[in-house]
Amino acid sequence: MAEEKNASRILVVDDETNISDLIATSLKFVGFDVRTAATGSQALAIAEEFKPHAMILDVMLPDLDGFEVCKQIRNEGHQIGVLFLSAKDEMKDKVQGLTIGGDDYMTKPFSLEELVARLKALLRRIGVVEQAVDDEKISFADLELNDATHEVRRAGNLIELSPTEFTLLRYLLINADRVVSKAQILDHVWDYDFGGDAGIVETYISYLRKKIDIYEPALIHTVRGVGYRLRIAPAK
Amino acid sequence: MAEEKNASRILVVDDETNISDLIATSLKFVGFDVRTAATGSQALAIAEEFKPHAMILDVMLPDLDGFEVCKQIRNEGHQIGVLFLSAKDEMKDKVQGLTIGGDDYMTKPFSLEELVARLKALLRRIGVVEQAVDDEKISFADLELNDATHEVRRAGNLIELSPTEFTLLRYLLINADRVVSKAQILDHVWDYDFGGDAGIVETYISYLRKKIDIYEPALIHTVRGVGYRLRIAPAK
DNA sequence: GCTCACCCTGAGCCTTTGCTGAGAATGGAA
DNA sequence: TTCCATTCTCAGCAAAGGCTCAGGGTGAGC
Repeated sequence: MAEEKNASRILVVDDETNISDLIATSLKFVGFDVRTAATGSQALAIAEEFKPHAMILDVMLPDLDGFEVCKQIRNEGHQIGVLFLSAKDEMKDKVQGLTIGGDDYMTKPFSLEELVARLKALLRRIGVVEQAVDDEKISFADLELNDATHEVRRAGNLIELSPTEFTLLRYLLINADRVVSKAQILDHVWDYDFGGDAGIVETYISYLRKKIDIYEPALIHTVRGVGYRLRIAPAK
Repeated sequence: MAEEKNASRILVVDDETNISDLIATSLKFVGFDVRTAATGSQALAIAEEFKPHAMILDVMLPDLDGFEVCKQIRNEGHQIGVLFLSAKDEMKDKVQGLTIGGDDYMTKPFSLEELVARLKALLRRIGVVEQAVDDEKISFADLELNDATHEVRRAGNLIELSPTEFTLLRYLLINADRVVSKAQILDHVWDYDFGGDAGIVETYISYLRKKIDIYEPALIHTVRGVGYRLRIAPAK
């Protein structure tokens, strides 16, 4: 994959390299220019020359903590957005009050889909990416999903979705017209440490169908042995 | 992010750099052109060439105190507004009576939402920003919030709100139609050092509902698992 | 047309989330 | 000081959501 000229630069900082690799791979795939660092000081060094637009920053690092890293980088005048990561509860209170400006934070474990969505929202807020207002909408056929309002409509009708249903649908929409396997769905929509099996995807596809495919024509199609695909053409 | 040409220039002076950073980041995000200083003499030096429209000034500084800084700058003829900060109690009485002209003061800790609101009001008073009269009003549907008078009306009826309720409602109004999470609300509406958990947001949402959503249709909607959203459309 | 693997979906259980009332703690005003 | 508004915590209830399981369908390949 050639490094894109206009891609936003993201620096991922986490001492668990399997986590930072996971994130880095996802982000690269979505088109970002990514670097990783495992310690605070390494992060500072890389930031110096890489000049990232945003950082994904674990608050728990071996040397400096995430807040310190953030502070030092900002002191040098770089105006970058930060998406903090923290283990659940760990420093919950410390994080509060620090997600000022365009910043945000998520607790581990998270789903990659969610991470990417939040990162994009962050870049939008801090003005790195200037986009049309309804960039926060994804649509396909008469189906429309709005990230800002968390609303989903089919043929104009409002549809209530639970958080998981919503994230699943967003994933399908992003990959509209392409087949996605249950394993892919699991990897993107569910938290990365989810232990259960892929059967849950079937269950949630079922829920979605009952909510969005009560309208004609059906949009969610099963590709037997492969996965699911969002498409307009009727069953056949 | 390009520095805006017409942004008001704000000088933030506080010896606790985490505080001044916090404030600076918030203000930059809202569009101000910000500089920081950690001591009184540094503040004087920076003010000389930066010529800020307003200052946010801690009264407790290592060298000169805030009042002294203010006095010296004004002696040089610069007509700037000052928003004093002080630790609670600390010099409370000294501050009173010194906020002449368009000045104002707040005690630490404060909420960022409140700080920005006060700063904007200050700039308006001292005439740096000339704005439409009803810029101080925010409204949504038949709900109207007036910052200048601290009044809230629903369908014309005056509603009494406590300070926290008022700030919460303002935050919801600013983000009307978009979902805001409890964490975001906590970060913006509560003091930056608030240690409690997000449950308090639920309590205050409950209070607000009892005051403003006794009218039809309900405006405050829960988006389960995500947050809250102000919207006109009824439940369905 | 038979069989098997794959898929769908309803039932049920458990966990999480959200709402609200009650009351303790705080702080300002009289 | 006393009183009262306000803030905050807590606990209990209700509802929603997440997940598993298992029975029954369905399609592909033989």
